[in-house]
Amino acid sequence: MPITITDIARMANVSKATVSAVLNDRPGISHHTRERVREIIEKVHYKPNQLARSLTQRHTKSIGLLIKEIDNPYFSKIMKGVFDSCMDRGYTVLLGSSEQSPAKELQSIETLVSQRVDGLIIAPLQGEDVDFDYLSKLIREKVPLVTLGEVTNFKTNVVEVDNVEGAYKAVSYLQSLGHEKIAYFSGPSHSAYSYDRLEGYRRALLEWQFQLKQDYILQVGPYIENGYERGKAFFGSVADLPTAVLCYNDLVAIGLIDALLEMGIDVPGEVSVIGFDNIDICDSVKVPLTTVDVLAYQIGKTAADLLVEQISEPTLPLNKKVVLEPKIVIRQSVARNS
Amino acid sequence: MPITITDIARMANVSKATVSAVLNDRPGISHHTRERVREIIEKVHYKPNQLARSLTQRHTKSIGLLIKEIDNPYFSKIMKGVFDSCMDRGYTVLLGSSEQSPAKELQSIETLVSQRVDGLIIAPLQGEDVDFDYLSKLIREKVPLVTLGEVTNFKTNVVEVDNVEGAYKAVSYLQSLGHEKIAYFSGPSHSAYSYDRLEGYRRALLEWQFQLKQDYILQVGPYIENGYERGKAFFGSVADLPTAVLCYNDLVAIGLIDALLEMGIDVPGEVSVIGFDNIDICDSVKVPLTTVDVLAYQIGKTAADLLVEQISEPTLPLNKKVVLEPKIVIRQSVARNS
DNA sequence: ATATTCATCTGAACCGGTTCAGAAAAATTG
DNA sequence: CAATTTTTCTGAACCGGTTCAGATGAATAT
Repeated sequence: MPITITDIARMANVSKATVSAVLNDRPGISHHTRERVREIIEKVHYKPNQLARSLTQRHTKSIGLLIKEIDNPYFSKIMKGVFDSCMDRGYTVLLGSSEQSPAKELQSIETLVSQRVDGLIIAPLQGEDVDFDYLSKLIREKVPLVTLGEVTNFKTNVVEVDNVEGAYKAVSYLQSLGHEKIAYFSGPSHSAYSYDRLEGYRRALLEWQFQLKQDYILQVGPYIENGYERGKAFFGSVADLPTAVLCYNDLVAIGLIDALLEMGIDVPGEVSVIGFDNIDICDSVKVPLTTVDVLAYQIGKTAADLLVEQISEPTLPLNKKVVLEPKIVIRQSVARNS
Repeated sequence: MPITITDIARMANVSKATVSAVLNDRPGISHHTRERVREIIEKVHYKPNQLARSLTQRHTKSIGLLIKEIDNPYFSKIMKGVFDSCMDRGYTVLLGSSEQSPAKELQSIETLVSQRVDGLIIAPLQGEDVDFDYLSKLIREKVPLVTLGEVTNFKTNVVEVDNVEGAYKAVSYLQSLGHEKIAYFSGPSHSAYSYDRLEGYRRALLEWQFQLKQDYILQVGPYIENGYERGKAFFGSVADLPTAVLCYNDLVAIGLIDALLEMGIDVPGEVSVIGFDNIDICDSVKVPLTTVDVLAYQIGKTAADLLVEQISEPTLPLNKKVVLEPKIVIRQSVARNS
């Protein structure tokens, strides 16, 4: 049974209202009593109950962060960005993760809003089978929101990297090195990023008048083992081997490289591989990964900044969009096509 | 202004108490009214305010997780374990991270407890300069607690891997392959794990009657770049090169290997490297890392299990300890000493 | 028919804060 | 010195739930 404001009031011989006033630095309290109350608070280590406070003030000083995969370095960086920003501003972050399951996504959002977070940062699952009712409801209820990626037909604040530009740059880079047969290991079906990157890939190919082969586009999961397995299967079976492949993210690129090396295919000698994200490990992997840096930390940070801005200014229209410029980071997994 | 229980009561022509009873499946409500209230709740999508509920019930159905580094794959796995367990049990997790700073650790704990989490999972910073008053206070206030690693002089629930055993196994393994000159790249000063591992290292050396050289023990940070830099410095300067090094964790091992290779030192040909943690990337790194698996996911999961057990049974003594057995996983960064 | 039991429901207090109209006291003004 | 203004403080209502003693009325027992 911790100490309450009533206890403090009694000890100081004042009313709860007075204690509340000194607690919140409101004027209209004499210097004398203010100090006295402060001393008592100090002495007994009184900490106001945030719950009670939140109940009346209708905000909790907390936000919800809903990501897609906890153990993905990309999202770790996002989290770090969000966390740093929140820490500075005195916000707490409640964590949710859909782990690529629309059901879990829904459940997470419901528990987060039932916990009365002041706002939400969401990396939304996308695709045929996901129902965006939850988003309409959040918007209708004016929950401050920023999504990590645009959701078609919904107006939200969004911060993301320009994924089509990123893929476009990557493919252009490959083409500048003489590659014509370029495959795309796309991401999970729930990833909008993946579609955007596909679009950039397509645009670049078209622009250079190269062929867009449907069997060069395959869908894989977001983890190392997915890249590895599909890599084995694909390179073990296609008739016409590509000379380069763009991967949905660094993890699948890493898995793919593992598979390739294991099959005796040289990287980048025989096939070049380019990833997406620029996670920390890129330098240390079997063949250091050329990739497109997606500025994850910065995304997290700006998302949080934007969100608290929206929270403190709820009248703001819910449609600010910041898109960051991806940058290619050249390491050693891409070589000139000979 | 969302719908409240009072609104529902009015709509259903019953009292708040009745609505509350059906909300919580308490008996003493006729089938008829129960259904009617349910329908209304359903129709208007009423969701009770968790804050208000928490205020009276004195619990929030949320726990705080305080880790040391957000973007460290080891802690990602811990988080995943904690998260999975919490999700199953309807708990929300509030995230905190000390990022190796005692000040941040303190701040995080204070905001977490002010948010009235029902319990705390803490990966505590240790060392000379950290003040454990916060721990005494938590214990005194009977906050359900599990620490990831024992804190000397404090009684808490703890779940951890047997770190001395892990290091002992690792060093024994090296010795069984003929290594005598074994260095230890220890972790940050705030890590108790690091001391335990040092202890295991020491024990193994002593047992085999080998020399314990003080300049073979160096302190480095927990990240790749730390292993890389100290690796360069160390192997560029020591007179008597070790033939093997045990690293505080996989990240520094990876950094060290990078440094070694860059200096033209073959791994494992000239020096063997063994890590700690068994993070996902171990297989894909330049030379696949032999390491000791520390069961991070399982640690997170059991910690959360233990915590909710403690929460629902607060009379339980705060001293359950579960220690997991680490396992060496052999890959290619260790070879026989020739 | 009356007394007793039981199922169902409600009013009011409570959780620990915030808020605000207005009371009381002190200071200023005329 | 009375009137007015200003400063400081307080009581009570409120936030949105939960809890529980007791009211109400129907069912059962005597």
